[in-house]
Amino acid sequence: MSEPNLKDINELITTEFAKTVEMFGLTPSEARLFAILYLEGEPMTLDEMGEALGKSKTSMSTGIRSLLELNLVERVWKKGERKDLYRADENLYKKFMNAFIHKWMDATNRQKHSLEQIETVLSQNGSNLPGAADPKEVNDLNARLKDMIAFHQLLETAFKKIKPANSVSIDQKLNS
Amino acid sequence: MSEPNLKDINELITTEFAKTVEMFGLTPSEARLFAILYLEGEPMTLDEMGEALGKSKTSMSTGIRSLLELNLVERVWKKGERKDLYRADENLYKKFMNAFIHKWMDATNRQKHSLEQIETVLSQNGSNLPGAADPKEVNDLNARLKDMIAFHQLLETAFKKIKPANSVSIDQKLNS
DNA sequence: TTTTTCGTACAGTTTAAACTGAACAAACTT
DNA sequence: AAGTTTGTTCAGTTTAAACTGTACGAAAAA
Repeated sequence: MSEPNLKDINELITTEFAKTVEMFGLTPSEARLFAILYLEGEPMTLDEMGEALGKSKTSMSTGIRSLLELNLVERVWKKGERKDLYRADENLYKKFMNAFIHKWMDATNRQKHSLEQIETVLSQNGSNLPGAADPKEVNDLNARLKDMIAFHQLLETAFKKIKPANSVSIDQKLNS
Repeated sequence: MSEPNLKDINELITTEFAKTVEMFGLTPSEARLFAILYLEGEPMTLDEMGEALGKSKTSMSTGIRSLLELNLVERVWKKGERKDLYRADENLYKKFMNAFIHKWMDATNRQKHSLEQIETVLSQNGSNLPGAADPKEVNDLNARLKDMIAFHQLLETAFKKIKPANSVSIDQKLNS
């Protein structure tokens, strides 16, 4: 292999880091945009991002909006600069985890509640349900429901375990 | 709202549960297939799944393969049955977590190693890199790399925290 | 004021994913 | 043996996502 140049190395890092970011549910495009932004360190304009990724400014605009909604990126103000500037926040790790843990916990909780509500309906309307050929069918369904709810409960507990706020601060870990 | 029938309730449960499953990176189709399968409880054939979801058998075949590869579903043998039977495993929760925790940990580890390798290259080829306008540029890049590697380390630690203690064993299967 | 520079909305296009039906091989039934 | 049944491969289609360029409003510059 010939001598690596800086461009190639940046490319490699971006690709690897983007893979990790994708694990959190971001699309490849969003992940790559975030990786570029984080690797750059300095706040970037839409034009710079488009240049770096070889895509249109429109595409960058929508991409950035997604990242903003996820709180993974923030808009930055700079004196004398007309263009919008965005950067991957300094406090990256905590912010990153927080964004997704919370998102997942909220979703899990919401779905758990839905299931519990269904469980209530099912137990109230008890046996006189139209479409139930067999009381056993209702029983089985109830059992499954309970299992699902328990599953959601376990998920919540698991998420809680890795939620930064509960554990030792990430900054402290970094300095250990 | 008029009296709910069993069909509607099943529909609701499936939809809610599928949402949760989607959080783990499954496509909506895969998630729904899994939800149907789990809710049914009994092993199902491809035809039954297709019927339940209103999709072709071909589609079910590919969908089931995905779930099999994720170890979320297993093939079941039944005496006198020619068709393949699949079911969402009894030991669902543990299996589910295991599948994804391992997958994520492996991926994280792989990407961390890649970054560490890049870090090595960067420190060896030190300052004489073509394309580097500024030695500060290389320093900054190095700092970012270290941050990314630390991030991956933290992710690994977090995953480890929620990993079920023991992986799925034959004994568990036998006693289920 | 007019002109330029931004960011975004929108319509249209390109690209990728999901899905289907026909065809086929393997296994089973008769 | 011939005829079914079953799962999967493959080619083609449908559907959804990503992306682009034009157009336009808002804000800054001239």
